[in-house]
Amino acid sequence: MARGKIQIKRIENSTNRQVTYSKRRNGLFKKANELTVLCDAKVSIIMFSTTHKLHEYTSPNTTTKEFFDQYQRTVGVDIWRSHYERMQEQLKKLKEVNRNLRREIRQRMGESLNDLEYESLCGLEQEMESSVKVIRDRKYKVITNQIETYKKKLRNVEEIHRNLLHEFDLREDDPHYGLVDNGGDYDYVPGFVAHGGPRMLSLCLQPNQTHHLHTGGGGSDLTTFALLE
Amino acid sequence: MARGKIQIKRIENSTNRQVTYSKRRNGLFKKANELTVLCDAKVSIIMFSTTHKLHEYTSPNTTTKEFFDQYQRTVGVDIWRSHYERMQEQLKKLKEVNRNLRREIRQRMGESLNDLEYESLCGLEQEMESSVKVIRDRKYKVITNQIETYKKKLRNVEEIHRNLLHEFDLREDDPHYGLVDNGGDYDYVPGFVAHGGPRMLSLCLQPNQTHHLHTGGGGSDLTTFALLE
DNA sequence: AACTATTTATAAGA
DNA sequence: TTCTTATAAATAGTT
Repeated sequence: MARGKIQIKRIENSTNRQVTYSKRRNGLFKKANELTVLCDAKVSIIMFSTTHKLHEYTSPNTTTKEFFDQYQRTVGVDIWRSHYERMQEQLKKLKEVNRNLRREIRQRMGESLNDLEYESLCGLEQEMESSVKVIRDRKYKVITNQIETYKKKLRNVEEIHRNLLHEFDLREDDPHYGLVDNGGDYDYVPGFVAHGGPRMLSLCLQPNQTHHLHTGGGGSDLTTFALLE
Repeated sequence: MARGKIQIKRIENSTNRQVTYSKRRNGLFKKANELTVLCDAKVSIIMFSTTHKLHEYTSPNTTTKEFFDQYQRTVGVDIWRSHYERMQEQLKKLKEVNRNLRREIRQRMGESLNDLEYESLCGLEQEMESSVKVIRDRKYKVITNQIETYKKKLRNVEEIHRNLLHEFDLREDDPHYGLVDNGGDYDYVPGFVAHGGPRMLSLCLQPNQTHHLHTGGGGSDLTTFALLE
């Protein structure tokens, strides 16, 4: 607005932009103050620069918080309050649902049965019997799968074992091989290998077994319901 | 600032003040908008006139509420935000707990068993078996109590019946009583009462029976867990 | 931060 | 409220 008209569009030169921001901010605040005095009004200006720096003007004898409050009173309570009340409502509902869920679990654990009359008890008993059946089936299936897996591994190890025996037999025929092996860490004795097979096998299987039987997720699932309230 | 300089002090003429308020307000908003565009900043102006009328300007693509939020975050005043975030946190936790509760119930219903490995399945099966036992015991106790109650009522009614019979026997000996009863609504025949007893009894018990066997609260308990989310 | 040519805002009047 | 316009004020570019 001086020394040449300018287009109202983003100033690309960062330094220029910063300078203009500063100058015009002062201009704006000055105007706001004049308006306050001349027209006996209350003005609040909040500005954030590109760099998220905060600048504010507030008419004398008032605060930004008062503006927040009055703004809400004027616009209608619906800025946060509704939001906030909806959250509270949701919380209440969730807690209620939670209570019911917990009661149901207690009933399925044989507690708090006094609230149930005969017919509900019958229904619950039947339902649980059939659920136990499903769980038992699943249990059998899991254990069967596990046994199958172990059988396969056993066959595998036995195969390897056979191959090793075979190879050692071949080497035994060659006296040179036998001498080298006796001096090393292998400590090779034909009888030991034959009977040590099963022990080696169990040592070999240990890591896989623990991997299958850990109780991490499942175990805690059944107790997490005591977390809140 | 035109046609003569003015003092920056309250304009006493009400109409003038009103006009100036309107003009300068537009000027201020225009400047704010230019600042927004030129300097890539965010500006929020809130004004209250003498008459408490609200006027506001907000940079495009933002809202006054966002200014409130960001203002508080920047200044660090935790007026509501903390409150509000705590609620959100609580909601999240409750939902999580709810999810776990639901999963536990599903597992107790024989669903979602794939997450459980053999040992958890064994535990669950055992636990449910013992719970079914408790429920069955409770069921027997409830039905036993009910039978006891009915027996008592039966004895009671039989007692009343005996008394009535006795009274009627007495009246039968007095011919005056007998005539009056035969003409009334009672339609008294000794043999009918004797065999009609059980029928009367069942009619009499009906209301108490329904009162004991309604499925109101208990039935819905077992299904409420599908309410939210 | 200061200067200043110029643009912009606006007070007063219609 | 809007238009007009003389004039005050703001400010872009420069130093």
